Amino acid sequence: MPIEIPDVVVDRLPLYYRLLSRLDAEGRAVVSSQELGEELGVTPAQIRKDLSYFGRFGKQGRGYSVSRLQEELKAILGLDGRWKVIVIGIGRLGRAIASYPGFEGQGFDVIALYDAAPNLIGTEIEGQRVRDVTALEDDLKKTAVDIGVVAVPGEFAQDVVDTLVDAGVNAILNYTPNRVQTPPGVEVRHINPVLFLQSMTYHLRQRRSS
Amino acid sequence: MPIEIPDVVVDRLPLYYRLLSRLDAEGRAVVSSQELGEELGVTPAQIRKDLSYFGRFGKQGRGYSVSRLQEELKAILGLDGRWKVIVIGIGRLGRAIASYPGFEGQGFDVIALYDAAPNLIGTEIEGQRVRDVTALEDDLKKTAVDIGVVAVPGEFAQDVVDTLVDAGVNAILNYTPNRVQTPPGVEVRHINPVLFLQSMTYHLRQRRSS
DNA sequence: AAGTGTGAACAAGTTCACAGCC
DNA sequence: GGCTGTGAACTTGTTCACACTT
Repeated sequence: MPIEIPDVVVDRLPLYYRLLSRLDAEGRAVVSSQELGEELGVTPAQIRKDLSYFGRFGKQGRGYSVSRLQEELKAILGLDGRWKVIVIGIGRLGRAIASYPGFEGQGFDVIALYDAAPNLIGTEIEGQRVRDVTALEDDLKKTAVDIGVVAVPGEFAQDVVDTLVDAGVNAILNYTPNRVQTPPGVEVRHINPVLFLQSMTYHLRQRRSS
Repeated sequence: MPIEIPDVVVDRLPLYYRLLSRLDAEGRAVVSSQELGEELGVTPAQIRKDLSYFGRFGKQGRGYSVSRLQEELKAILGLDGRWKVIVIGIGRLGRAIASYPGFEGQGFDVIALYDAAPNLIGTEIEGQRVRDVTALEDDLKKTAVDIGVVAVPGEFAQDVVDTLVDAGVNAILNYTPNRVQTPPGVEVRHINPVLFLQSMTYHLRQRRSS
């Protein structure tokens, strides 16, 4: 039916959505692909083409209604509902994630925290009681979860992900430096700052020797 | 002179480097592009082509020497020296970053922390005294820094980045959700988990309605 | 026999350029 | 007149397939 939409396109939509939210908050009513592109460092043609995969949201000669386009993207991205998120691994990083203010406001509810450390289990963090990770499997049978955020030590990442996937969690945000294997259909995103640093040092080195 | 190397290729090198480090630690002496590819979910041809931009590191009929290739990549990526990193914004996230164990081991030295909060300035975090962000500009004149990690509240991101760039910092790792503008030649990487979540929900929504 | 290195073929993604509409 | 929507042209990136080396 609808032609297949490239992943790169989908990955840019949240960027557009975020900018539109800002413009809306600033009271802007209409915006052109030109302006959107300037703000985001993307060509106007790219933006028009991307949006055209999903519909015809603009008006020739005028541009896009900010609020209309924002609503459209919200629906396309599935942000018109709420999503249940759990965080596994409540070390320094996990704690920062669990308390990240950007989630709630965007429709993501952190509904549970898990860890393996006895001295953490049962304590309260950001208004959430930390649960024993060994209870994860049973918990998932009782309560469906949409997204699992993994912030355990790297060597446990695959185990945790397997548990999540077996229980039907189809989206994983992996903060560990280990890549994880998942069956097709499961969405995985890796956040590894070291990889970014290492590609930047390549470029720093280049420019130094020119 | 040497043909221009695509950014996508450079971005994959750290991935290869990381896997080779692991294989080396496991005592593997030789590895084929086939194996590397399986482990990383990349085609063997891709890996061979990527490496061929930089030299001929393999031996036909045998594969690649793990330690040799690791050393080559280390040199290519500039990981044979040490890089000076500072972190600006020592909230929960900044603290997690400052204490992230993956940096030191890979040649990245966090040499200073900055914040604007009076109750934080002067306190010690991870063995580092937190400095007043208003001292940043002067500090940079005295001590060159390679990479700035920005973890301040979003509205201050551009200001901090401007200060860094004006002082000659050419690599920025931006943890705030705000995109920042930089002159050409400055490397910027954005880490925004919300964008990942939002592209994943698109796919979750798709699969649900099929 | 096995596996690299690489030009050539192919696929994916981006930009152009312009008809069509407001 | 101004800006969208989109096929076509182009550019970039990936995979193929095989000559060549060990």
